[in-house]
Amino acid sequence: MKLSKTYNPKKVEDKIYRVWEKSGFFNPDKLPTAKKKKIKKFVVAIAPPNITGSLHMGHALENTLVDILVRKKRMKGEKVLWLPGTDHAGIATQNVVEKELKQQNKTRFDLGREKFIKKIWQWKEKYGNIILDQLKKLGCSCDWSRTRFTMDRNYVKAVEQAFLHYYKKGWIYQGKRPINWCSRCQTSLSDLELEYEEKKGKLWYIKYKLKAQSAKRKADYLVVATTRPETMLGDTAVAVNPKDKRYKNLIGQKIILPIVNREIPIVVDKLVDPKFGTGAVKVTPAHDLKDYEISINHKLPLVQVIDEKGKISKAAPLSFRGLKTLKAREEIIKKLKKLNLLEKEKNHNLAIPKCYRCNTIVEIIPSKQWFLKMEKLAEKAKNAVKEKKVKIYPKNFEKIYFDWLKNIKDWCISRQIWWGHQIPIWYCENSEQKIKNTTSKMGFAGDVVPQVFDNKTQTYRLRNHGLKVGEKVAFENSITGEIFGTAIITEIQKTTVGKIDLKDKKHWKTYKKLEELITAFKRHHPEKEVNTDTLVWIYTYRFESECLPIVDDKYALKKCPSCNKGKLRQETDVLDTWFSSALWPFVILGWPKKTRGLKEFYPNHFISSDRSIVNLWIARMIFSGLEFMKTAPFKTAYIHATILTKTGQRMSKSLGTGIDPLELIEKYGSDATRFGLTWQTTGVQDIRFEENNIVMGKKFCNKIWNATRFVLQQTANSKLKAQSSKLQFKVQNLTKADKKILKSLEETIKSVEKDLENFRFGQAAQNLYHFFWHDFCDIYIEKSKSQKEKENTKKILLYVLLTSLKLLHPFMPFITEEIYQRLPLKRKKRFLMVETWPKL
RNA sequence: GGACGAUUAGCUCAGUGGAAGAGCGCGUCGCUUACAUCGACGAGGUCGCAGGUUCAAAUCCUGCAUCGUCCACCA
Repeated sequence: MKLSKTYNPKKVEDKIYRVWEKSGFFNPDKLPTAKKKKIKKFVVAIAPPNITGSLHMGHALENTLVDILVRKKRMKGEKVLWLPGTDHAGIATQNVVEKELKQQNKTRFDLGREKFIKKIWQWKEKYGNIILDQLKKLGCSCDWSRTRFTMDRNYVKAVEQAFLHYYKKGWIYQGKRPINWCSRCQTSLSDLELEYEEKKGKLWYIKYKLKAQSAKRKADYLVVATTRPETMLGDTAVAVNPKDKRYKNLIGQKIILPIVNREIPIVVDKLVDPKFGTGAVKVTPAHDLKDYEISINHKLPLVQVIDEKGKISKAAPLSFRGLKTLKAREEIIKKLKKLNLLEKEKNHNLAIPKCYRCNTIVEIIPSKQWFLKMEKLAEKAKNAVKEKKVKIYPKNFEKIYFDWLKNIKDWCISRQIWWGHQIPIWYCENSEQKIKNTTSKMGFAGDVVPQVFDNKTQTYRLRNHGLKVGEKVAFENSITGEIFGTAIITEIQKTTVGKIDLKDKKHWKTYKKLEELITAFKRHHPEKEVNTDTLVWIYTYRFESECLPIVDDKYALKKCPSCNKGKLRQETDVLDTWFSSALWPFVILGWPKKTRGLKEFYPNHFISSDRSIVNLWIARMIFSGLEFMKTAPFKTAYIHATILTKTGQRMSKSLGTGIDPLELIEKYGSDATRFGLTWQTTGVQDIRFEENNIVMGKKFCNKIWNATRFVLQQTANSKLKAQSSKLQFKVQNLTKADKKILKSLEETIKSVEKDLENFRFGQAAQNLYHFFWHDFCDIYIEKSKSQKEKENTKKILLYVLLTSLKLLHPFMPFITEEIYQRLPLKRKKRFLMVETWPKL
């Protein structure tokens, strides 16, 4: 068959991909060398793209580079497995489907959880595999027969197993803490899921009046500086640094919180930076992590003034309730000015945390969440890299990795969304109902009842609350959420605690929320003084279910195994997406079952990812692998470059700066796109994307095509047939040009090998390009036209072409395969994909 | 505030102690047994700035400037 004058990728690529798929060689078990006993393996797990995703430049680069390595290893005769799949991507996917619903003027709440999840599954079936098809377009040689999804049936079971494992170890606990909260997504977010936006803001200097005037001090107030005045509504102290001489004699004194008129203490804490602002800091434990720490050190109460919707809560004075935080800020400033309590304001730059999925400002609010203890896991992860069991390439990312692990906090693994792995904890409904009945009798919603702690006697007192002797209660610290004890009630005391008279039951019924207790008391007893000496610490106690939560395979039981009556209800929170992604390298091989795949292909050898998920994903895979498999999940984690626009901007759909790799493939062909991208991968820095490089790739394809046409013309009517990959030519008759091209080829083989071993993809591509275009085409082919030893020259032409095709195949698989199929080779034809990699 | 990286031709980038390189772009000539998506030849850079080490510095050291990334802070 004659070759057309120019190379047309459209006629070739899809056809070739189908043939490859049919060959079965993407599956390591079907490789020609599969049955050899001692065979090197090369296993890579894909970084599973989100089901919402469509292929972007990052994916294209990442998977091209992996495919280069994978194809090269396959040609070297190794047993190669590239495991593909997709990630359910909790919030991202939920958002996409919610947006779709919004067009019909519906929210997920209109549908309800079950129907909404069903809808997402439908969406997933329809669109979820698009990105995998796009990877095929790119030429990725994954074993599609092993495709997995992070929420397929067995994956769900695996995640439950992992959770159970941690739970049994006592590493999973529930706690109430200030966490990052997205008021739009209505869920908690981890620190890594925040994006900061630099913004010009203000620092306000606010006067807090001292309760007692001091003779030594001229002013009767203290000035605190804050960037977030609205949180002052939840202040429960003012803190200063112990070394700060300015405030030395104020320590222990009381101060009056403006607007709210709450009396709060002045405490000392070394967490306070004396250089910032005035050195005196307002402490809002509910809405600031550092303040929260201070509150723990000083047993300060926690007043939540911002609710889940990002609005000012009922714990705040009436006039601010229901306002959004920014609006509340304005109002507070206005009011402070009116009261003449605003000393000054200064410009101050700040970084505002935003939800990385929806860009809403993230608030810190206290919330009950599930946590995974990180101490031991972080230790394991650290050691694995320190001991070089895992290499992170390039090495400077190891620093980022260690930095994160060094200061790690426990991992908040619960999310309040619907799409994801529902936390495998089951409660007995019977027991829950019992609690509800009791508490509602007492006038409280839920299972939490205010409890007053007497600071003087350091005891918790049970009041006349309708409980009966013999019933079991659990005590929960409302600040930490920590359950500090359970008790069976043995005695009911009718008593007054502190100065609050709680005997009057009609007051009790109004206390729907814990935070209202003090305010309510003040409202009813304005004449009485609420004194922090007698009453400060307000705790709650909670009824503990008679039946323990179940975290086990036994959940399949229909009835609660404890009481043998109640139905079981599953925890509604779902797990952080990364909890399941962390298990990826071994779950896709069959864990927790002891499968052959797991035995044969774990640990993996290589994984590649974007630099932004080194900690989010890579680090967590490492400790998960060590925890569940006792071995690190891979030997090398390669962090690839980030592709920017030519002007150095981030590529982003919303900014309109993204370039769609599929359009490039359409325009220039897959090989050209791959080659152009690889060409630019000369380092690990950012790549400013230059489309001209893809054009160059296209031209290069054409060059290869035409060089082939020439060689085929020369060899067409000749009896020459290749005997093997090493063609027989007469060594003694070599001309100068022959020798030169053969030597140059040899050097190219060496350098490509070496560059790829060191992940120098761009250099390898450039060397190949230079060799083929200039050494082979410009010089040798031209020279060959006038060489006398015709037969030998033809053999050398064919030999160099064939060898070049092999070297080029990992970079440009389609065109090289297509050409290989047309070469006049005598041997039984296979595929270039499984041809032998050139040896020296 | 801390750490790391970058700064080389018009553009995108290689080059880490021994005569400044590639691709694209640009100029001149050329359809010569594959390729005009091509070939031949060529122009274009005091290698961010200032010091220092060295026989020799784009390369090593110090300082500065600009840009970028990450971490912490952001009361």
